[in-house]
Amino acid sequence: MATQEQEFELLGFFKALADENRLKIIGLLAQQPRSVEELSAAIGLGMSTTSHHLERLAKASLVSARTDGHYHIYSLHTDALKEMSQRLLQDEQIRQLSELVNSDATDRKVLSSFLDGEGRIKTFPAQDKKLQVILRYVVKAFEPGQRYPEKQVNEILLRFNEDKAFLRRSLIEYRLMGREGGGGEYWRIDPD
Amino acid sequence: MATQEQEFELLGFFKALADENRLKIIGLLAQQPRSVEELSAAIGLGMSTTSHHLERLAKASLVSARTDGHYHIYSLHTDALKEMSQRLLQDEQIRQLSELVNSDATDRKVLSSFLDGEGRIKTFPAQDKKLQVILRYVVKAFEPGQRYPEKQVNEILLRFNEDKAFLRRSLIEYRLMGREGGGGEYWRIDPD
DNA sequence: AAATCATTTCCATAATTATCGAAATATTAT
DNA sequence: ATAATATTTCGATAATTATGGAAATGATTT
Repeated sequence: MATQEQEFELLGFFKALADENRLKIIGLLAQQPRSVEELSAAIGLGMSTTSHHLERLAKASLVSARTDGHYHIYSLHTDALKEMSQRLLQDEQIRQLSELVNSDATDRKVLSSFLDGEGRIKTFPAQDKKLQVILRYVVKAFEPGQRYPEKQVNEILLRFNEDKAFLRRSLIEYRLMGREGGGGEYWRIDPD
Repeated sequence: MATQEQEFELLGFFKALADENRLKIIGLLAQQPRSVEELSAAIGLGMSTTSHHLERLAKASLVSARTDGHYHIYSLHTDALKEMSQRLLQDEQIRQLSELVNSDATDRKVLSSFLDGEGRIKTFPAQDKKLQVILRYVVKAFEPGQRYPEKQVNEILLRFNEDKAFLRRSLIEYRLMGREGGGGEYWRIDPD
């Protein structure tokens, strides 16, 4: 029962760095690009092992290689490291971690394919089921019990996608939000 | 053969966050402080397991608990998270990872007890052996082959400890650096 | 003091991850 | 082509980590 579970970006990032030897590699690559052989010798591990570690780091976009002769010269993506740490500084990002709790594995897969790293919607899913997953994700930006004027609703929705009108319509249609009066007030409908 | 290896701070940080359920916990605690029971129910794990995860997070200073009746109410240390991510942004910090490569287990232990999180020297070891470990660590801030005027040497040493004079004297004494002339120039003596 | 309750600790097991040697691949040199 | 070389992939094993049930702890209530 292989858990072919596609893991989300932030988790992959931490897992990649949660190993002493991989941190060593990062440190060495921070000085200068190096070959597998060189790294392997420096940290005292077999080459196949080193290669695995590099693959893991590459999957997290922390390193990449260019080929030179027989050698694969790996170098560090300093900016990827920095971008990730900068993301951690945003409260937004941390609060989104709790999305993981409710969404099950399949939901998560949908989210990870339709959201970009910042949590914005890249494109809208055509399938109804998947669209609903996205909408449930969006609606969490609204406090239950609170009432929002249309202007504020738009502001919030714009954080997710520029097509705020489509989002607003869909949220109403799928009964995730309620609306009152003509250009009136909106509120989040409690799930349960 | 228990590897009672005391691990350094950054590695502990990443390991703590390299688990999906622990990230969920972080997300939940970002909303509000919660008890073990509550967390356990929310993420669908046994209480003992949840307790283990919390312990791991606590060891990385990411959460802490206050007691309220029978309950242990855990809350998130947002600032610890942010401080760590800010550190990652410093090149200094990343380059220090390569220190891990050369220093063996015992060296590392010395370093971790005499350095603070920023890599500065908290207090100087009394034991000669340990002092040398610290000095070898400091001397790496100097490029081999380059010559430094005393003014610049002082600047660099100040990054490690305010007692720059002691550091300068010790580096000369233990032949990790050389000096020429009266108030002259300094250079790093190549190790080998 | 006894009973109850939330949490932690202990212990055993399941799952994941790291590691290495050997074989396969791909590239350059002869 | 063949040989040499660096890296990756494969397969198997060792080491680490996650997990939950049961017992122990510590606090509160009766």
